[in-house]
Amino acid sequence: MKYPQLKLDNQLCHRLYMASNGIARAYRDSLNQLDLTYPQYVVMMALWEKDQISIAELLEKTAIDGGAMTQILKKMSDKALLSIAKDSQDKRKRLVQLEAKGKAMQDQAADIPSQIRCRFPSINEQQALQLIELLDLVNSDLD
Amino acid sequence: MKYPQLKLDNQLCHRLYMASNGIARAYRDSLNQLDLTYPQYVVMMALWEKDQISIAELLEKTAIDGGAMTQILKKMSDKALLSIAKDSQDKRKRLVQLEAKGKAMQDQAADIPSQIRCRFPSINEQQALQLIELLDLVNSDLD
DNA sequence: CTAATATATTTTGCATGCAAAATATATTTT
DNA sequence: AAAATATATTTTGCATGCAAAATATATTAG
Repeated sequence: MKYPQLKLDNQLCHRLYMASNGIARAYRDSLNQLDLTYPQYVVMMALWEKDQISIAELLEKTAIDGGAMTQILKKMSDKALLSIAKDSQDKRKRLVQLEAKGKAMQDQAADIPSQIRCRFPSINEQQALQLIELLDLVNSDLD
Repeated sequence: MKYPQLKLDNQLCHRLYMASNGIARAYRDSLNQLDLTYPQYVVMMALWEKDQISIAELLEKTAIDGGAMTQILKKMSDKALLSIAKDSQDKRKRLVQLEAKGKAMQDQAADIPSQIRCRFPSINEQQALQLIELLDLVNSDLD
């Protein structure tokens, strides 16, 4: 190998790629039971924390792509999890709010974090917190 | 908030999601100059390390989806970066090998890692290594 | 040796992630 | 106030990631 810096094994980025895809895959079984995809689950978490927010605020909290968000919200609206209303103050904005079904789903979802946690026995609590700290540093350098 | 474990801010997974997408985005400018997407770059790195491997081996090293890999290799083949030949021993297998253009690209790519590194000033070398260690633990629990 | 099974790869259908263009509405400039 | 500019959201086109089905070839069982 001519350039060691090009070895796959030295790429932080590739580790992140595998971990991100792998964890999302680990959520699949649990989320299928709620008929949610991973990004849809993230939208639900954002709304459970703060309901009736604009799409822009939802985009900022979730870091989901704007183009994708339109489709995601449409599907979630079709499933009666939430509704989208025009903002009477500023007609450019649209407000997203949970519907009864979406609110009720929170109780079903409450068990998911611990279910996922069990699938990662190699990492302890301290290491998980450390990982979060380091990822926050990485993320602080992004846009 | 009814369930703290559902707060977005407590989700390791969401940190990974943002970091993985964000870093891939950080590669974009550099990779555009080589006319490569991120997964294509990963395939190139795998082949620079070891040429003439089967698609199965490439899938294992890169962790790229099998369905996507077929398309990715086709595009890279169209760009004359590599070629795909049938394995005479086992006709189910196909061997991927670098073409001249693909081999030559390695010199162009050698600068990319340091370019990317500059975009993450908040994290030092030790922290980067620690991050890799922790991600390896996470990845060890995946399939 | 033939049927059943296993392995390697491709195809298909759906859901994003992303950049860039298009829309609609607000705000600012002149 | 009309024009220029800025903000919020949607649309479009392309490239994956993923699960499941389809193909092709090998290997194994009977």
